[in-house]
Amino acid sequence: MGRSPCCEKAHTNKGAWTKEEDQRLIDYIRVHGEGCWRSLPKAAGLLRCGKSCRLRWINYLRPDLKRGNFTEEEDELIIKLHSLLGNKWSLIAGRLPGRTDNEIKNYWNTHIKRKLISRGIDPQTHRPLNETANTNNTAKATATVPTKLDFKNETRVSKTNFITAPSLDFTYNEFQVKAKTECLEEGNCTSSGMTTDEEQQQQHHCHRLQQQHKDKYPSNGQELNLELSIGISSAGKISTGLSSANSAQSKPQLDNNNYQFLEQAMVAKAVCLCWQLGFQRSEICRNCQNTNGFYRYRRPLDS
DNA sequence: AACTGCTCCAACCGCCCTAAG
DNA sequence: TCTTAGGGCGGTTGGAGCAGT
Repeated sequence: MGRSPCCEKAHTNKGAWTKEEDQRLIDYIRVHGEGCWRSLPKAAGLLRCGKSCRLRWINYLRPDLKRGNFTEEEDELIIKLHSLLGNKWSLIAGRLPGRTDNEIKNYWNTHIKRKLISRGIDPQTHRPLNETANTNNTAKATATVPTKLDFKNETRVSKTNFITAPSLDFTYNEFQVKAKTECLEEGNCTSSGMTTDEEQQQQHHCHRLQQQHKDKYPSNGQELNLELSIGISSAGKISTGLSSANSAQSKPQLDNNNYQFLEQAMVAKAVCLCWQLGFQRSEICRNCQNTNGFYRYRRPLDS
């Protein structure tokens, strides 16, 4: 029943990675590609948990990672995206090529938070600090602050009389990161030290992943399709495709400017999110597609 | 030189969702 | 249908490095 454990925790290293471990991981992925993290440590000769290998690769060793300080443009984009998405670091990272969710999360906590506070803006709500303080004082009496896209407290919002904010469908279309290679090359997932049965099961699993990947991405596999759309709910209530929005701190929130934008959206019935993310108007029209009232931003990986 | 306090970030932890069995 | 593991994600922590005293 179920699957066997990913690793024996008693026989795995913890803590900082050595140069030798890094090199082993790089060498292995260079030859075999990403994916099959469970079998990777054994196959690569690493005394690490697969999860740890995955993290090390994604956050530090990946060749496409951008090193160095964040630019002013990146700062502003992060702030903008955070105001719309909340603490959805992986989604934010998806809009910043070469940056990881962990890196952005750290940068947010160490730099941007302070920067916003110095500007007199609450980093969580993206509203003026004094306004936030006043809101907090009255919050107990008036239930949820109405100027938030609070997915979890949707019923509480609807119970109050605040109708100033339009209701939204905030839909994340599936992130399709085609650079991800789940055992894409035949035979990549064979690992040493396994029994024949285990190896066959592992290969079976990996081949299934390959097939799923091919089914999902029938084209050349180089396109990066990061879709994020926002539109008006016909039912007039807030809903979300973010089923995993489970943290209170990750509730997307909107500032005053974004509400002006949303009011305009009420009239226009459909809006392009790219505009809110700081792209030029000309860029919107080139890249966005209007489908069923939702504008979707599409951008190829190599652009 | 030694100590203290602070900042930064890599790595870990724990949870959730999905899919295997 | 249920249990369990894999993969992914957000939150937290520990230690290295630096500045100030």
